[in-house]
Amino acid sequence: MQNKRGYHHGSLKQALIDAALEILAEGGPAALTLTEAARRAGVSPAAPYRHFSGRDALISELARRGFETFGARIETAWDEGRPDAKSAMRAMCAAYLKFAQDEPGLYAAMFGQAQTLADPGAGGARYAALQIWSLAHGVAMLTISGHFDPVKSADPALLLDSAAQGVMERAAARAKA
Amino acid sequence: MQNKRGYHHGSLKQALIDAALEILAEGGPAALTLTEAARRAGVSPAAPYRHFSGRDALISELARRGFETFGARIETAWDEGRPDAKSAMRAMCAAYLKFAQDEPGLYAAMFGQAQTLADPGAGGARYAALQIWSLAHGVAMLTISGHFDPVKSADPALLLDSAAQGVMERAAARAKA
DNA sequence: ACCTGAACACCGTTCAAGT
DNA sequence: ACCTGAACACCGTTCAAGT
Repeated sequence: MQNKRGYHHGSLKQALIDAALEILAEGGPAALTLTEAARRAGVSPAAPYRHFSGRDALISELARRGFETFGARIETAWDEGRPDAKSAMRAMCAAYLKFAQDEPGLYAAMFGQAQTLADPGAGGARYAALQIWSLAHGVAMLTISGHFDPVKSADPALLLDSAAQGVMERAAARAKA
Repeated sequence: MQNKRGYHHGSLKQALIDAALEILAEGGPAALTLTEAARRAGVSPAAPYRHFSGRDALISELARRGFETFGARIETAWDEGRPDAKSAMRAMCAAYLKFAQDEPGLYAAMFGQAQTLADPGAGGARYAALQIWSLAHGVAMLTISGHFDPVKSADPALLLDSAAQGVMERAAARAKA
C-alpha cells in the first residue's frame, strides 16, 4: 500500500488521503498524524503542507468526502421510498451500519471529533429522519467502541431496524392524528 | 481553579482529575494533555506519573468515573418506572441529555475514544433499553458536535423523547403479540 | 510548482536525584 | 513516598533552499 503512483511529482494529495484513511481505520483519530501519512506516502514531513494547511485540514477534507459518500449511499438505499417505506427504511438503516463498517476511516473522520460541517444533505429534514439518524449514529458509535459486545444477544443491525420501525410507526400515527 | 489544596504534598491525583475535566470540557479530547493537566495542578510534567501510568490511564479513570456517575443518575431518573413507564422514560431521556450537557468532560472521556469498558450496569439489559441508549447517545453526540444546529426547529430533548416513546410503544406491542 | 533539510516549540515518557 | 530536572523520541509547523 506504500507506493501508489508517484511521490516526487505524482498525485501526492490523493496518496496522503489514502494513507490517512488507512491510519484512521487501523488506529482511530488519535493515531492519525501528518508525519505518519507523509511517511506512508514516501515524502518528508513538510511535504503535506503544500496540499493541506495542517493536520485539521486533512481531517476536514476526509470528513467532507465522508459525508458525500455517505449521503450518496443512504440516498441509493432509500431509493425514494421504494418499494415501500418500511423496506426502504430497513435498507437505509442497513446501509448506514454498512458504511460505518466498510469505511471506518471515513466514519472516524466524520464523527471522531466535533466538526463544524453542514448536515449531510438532509434537505427537507423531517423529524423522523433526524431520529433515525441519531439512532443509527448511536448504534454505530456504541458498536465500534465495543460497548455492545457485553450483550452478545443484541445484533446491532436488528436493534437499529427494530427501533427505526418504532419511530416510523409513531410518525405515521402522528400524521394520522 | 488553579490551586485547590496542595501540590507538594496534598491530593495531586484529584487535582489532576479536576484539571483534566476542565480541559476536556473546554477543548475536547484532543486538547487533553498530561502536561497541561500538570501545569494547571501546579506540578512538573513528570509528576502525574506517580499517580497514573500514562495519558490513557488518566482518560480511562475519567471514563470509569463517568460511567459510575452516569449510571447513578439514570437509575435515579428511572426510579424503577415510577410513577409510570412513560413518565419514567421521559425522565431518563432528559437525565441522559442533561448529563451530556452538565458533564461534558466526563461525557467526552466516556465516548470520545474507543474505550474497552464493560457496559454501564445494564444488568438485565433489555432490548428496548439498548435502543434508547443508542438513541440518546446519537442525539447527544450529534448535538455536541453541532450537527443538529442547522435544523433549529428540532429540539434535541423533544426529539429523543418522541423517538423513545416510539420505541417503547413498539416494545409494548411486541410483548402483547 | 513541488519537495527536502534544518529548525523550533511542544508533548509523552523515563530516570536519576532531591526533600 | 512524592516530586523535580534533565533527557530522548516524536509530532506540528515554518521557512529557506534545492530541482
